[in-house]
Amino acid sequence: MSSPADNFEASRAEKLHRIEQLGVDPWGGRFDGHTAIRDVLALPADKPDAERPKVRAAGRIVGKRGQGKLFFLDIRDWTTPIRTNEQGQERHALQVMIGQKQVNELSWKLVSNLDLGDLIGVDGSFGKTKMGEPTIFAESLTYLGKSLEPHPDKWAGMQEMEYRLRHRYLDLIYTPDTLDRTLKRIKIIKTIRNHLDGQGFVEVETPVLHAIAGGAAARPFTTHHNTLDIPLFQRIALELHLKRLLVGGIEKVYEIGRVFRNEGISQRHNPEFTMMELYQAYADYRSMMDLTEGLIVACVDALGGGRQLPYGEHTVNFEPPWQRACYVDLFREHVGVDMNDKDAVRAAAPKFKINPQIVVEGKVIGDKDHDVIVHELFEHAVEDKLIGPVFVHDYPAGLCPLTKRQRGNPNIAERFELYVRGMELANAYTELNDPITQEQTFRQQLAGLPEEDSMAKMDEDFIRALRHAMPPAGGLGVGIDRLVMLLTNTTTIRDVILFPLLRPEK
RNA sequence: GAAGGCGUAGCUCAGUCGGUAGAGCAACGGACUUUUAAUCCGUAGGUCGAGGGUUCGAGCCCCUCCGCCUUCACCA
Repeated sequence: MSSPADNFEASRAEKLHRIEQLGVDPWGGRFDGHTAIRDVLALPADKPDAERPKVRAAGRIVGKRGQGKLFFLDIRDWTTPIRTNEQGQERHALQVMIGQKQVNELSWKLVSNLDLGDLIGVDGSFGKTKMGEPTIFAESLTYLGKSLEPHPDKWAGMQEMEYRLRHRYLDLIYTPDTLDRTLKRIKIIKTIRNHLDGQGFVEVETPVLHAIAGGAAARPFTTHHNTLDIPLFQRIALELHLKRLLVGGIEKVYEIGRVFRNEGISQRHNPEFTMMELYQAYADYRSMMDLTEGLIVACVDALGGGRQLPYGEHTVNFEPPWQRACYVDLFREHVGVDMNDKDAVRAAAPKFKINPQIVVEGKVIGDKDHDVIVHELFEHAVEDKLIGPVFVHDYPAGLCPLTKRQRGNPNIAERFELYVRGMELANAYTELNDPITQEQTFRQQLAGLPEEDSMAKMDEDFIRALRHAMPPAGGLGVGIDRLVMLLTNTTTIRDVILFPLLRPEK
C-alpha cells in the first residue's frame, strides 16, 4: 500500500528523472533578461502575429489546461496584477500557450512533465488568443525549478490560519493580500526612513543584547554569553541607547528595530515586533506632534490609496490637521466627571465595570490609586471612541513618572499618544533630562516591582550618561506593526509579520 | 491564565439518529491545436489531531492531552 504522499512523491521523482533524461536541469540556473509579468501585460497585445513583441518571462505555474497538441499554462510572479479580462472574469496570472508546432521539439517533450507549482521560464511572443486572452505564445521553455510537493487548491486557496502561517511561502503565492501587505509594509518603512532622513535625522543601530533591559516595563527574554559568562537580555526598547547618543551630540537620531517582550500573544501582540523610536534635541512633545503627523501622512500617501483609508467598518480620514485633545477633556466628555475629583471618579468606576478596589484571589486587599482608576476608566470609556487620528495629550503626571512635567503644572506630564481606531499608534514625550529626578523615579518604580520582575535593575550607566547633560528633547515611539495594520486594514498582527511566533510542530 | 469554537485525502470542505469513509480541486493512465475553474473515459489516494473509555459497533457520545482560532484577562 502506498500513501498519497508516496504516490505524489513517486510521480514527481519519475518526472524529475524524465526531465534529466532529456538533458535538462529541472532546477535551472541563471535566467537573464526576463520581463516582469506586470510589464509583459502592459505590452501591445493587438499586433498581427508576425509583429508580436518577443518576450522572456519567468513564473510559477498556477494553472494548466491540456488539449492534446495544445497546452495552456497560467504563470504568476510577484508583480502579477489582479485584473478583469474581456469576459469579466478575474485573473491573477499570465497565460502561456504551448502548441506542438509552435514550440521547439525539446520544449514539447517537457510539457508532459510540467506540474502545478513548478517554476518555468518562457521565451516567445506576446499577443492575444482567439478568445482575447493576453498570452505568451511559447517558442521555448526553460525549467527553473520542479515542485516536489503538492500546492494548495488553485481556487479555494489557503483558508486555515495555521496552515497559512506555517507555510508562509505558499501564502505569499496563493493569498494575494499577503504579498500585497508585505510589499506595503516594506514601502511604509522605507517612507519613514526617507521622511526622517529628509528632516535631517540619522539612523543608528544600537545593541540588541543588553546587560540590563531598560526603557520600558516589560518582561525580557533572557540569554547568556558564554565567554563573558554573563546573563544577557534581549532589548525591550530602544530608548536608553538613543538617549546616550543625544548626550553624545547626535541631535536628531532614530532607530527602526526589533524589540522583544516575553509576554502574551494576541491579535495585537507578537513577542518580537518592530519599533521606531526617535529623539530630537531641543524639541518637545509638541514638536513631535507635528513631526508624527507629517510622517504618517507621508506613509499614507506612499501607499497611493488616498487619505481616507478603510479600517473594518470605518473609514479613517488622515487628512491633516488632526484633532488634538486634552486627556482631561476627553475624560470629562466620555466618563462624565472631572478626573481630578477623586470621589466622583471612584463613584463613576462601577458604571464602566471597573472595581476601584484591588482584588487578589477574590479578596479585597486595598483601594486602587486614583491615577490607576482614572486610566482604567480612560481605557474602558474613551479609547474605543477614538476613531481619530487624534493626539491625546497632557497626561496625568502619575501615569508617566519618567516624563517631564509641564512648566508651572507638576500634575501634567508632557506626553501624547496618537490614537486611531482605538489603537495606540504612537507615544511621545518631552523627555526627562534631569538625572536626579530620573534616578529617584527609577528607584521608586523598582521598589514597587513584584519578585518575578526582579531582573529589572537600575541602569546606573544610563544615569551617569544623563549626569553629563542630555539636551532637552522630544521623543517619539511608533509601533511599526500596528501602523502597518492600520494602513493595510489588517485586524491581526500575525498578518503584518511574515513569520510570527508559533509553537513548534510536534 | 479562563471560556467558547475548530482539527476528516496534498488543498477546500460534507459526513443526518452511533451502523461499510464522501465530494470538488490536485495526482495517476487515456482522448483532444484556441483553452481559461477546459471537457470526456478510467484509476488510485484516509492513524477521521493523539491517547483512553462507553458500546455488539465510535469521525459522531464521555475523559485526558496536543495544536490553531475567537473573546476575555495580562500588556509603558
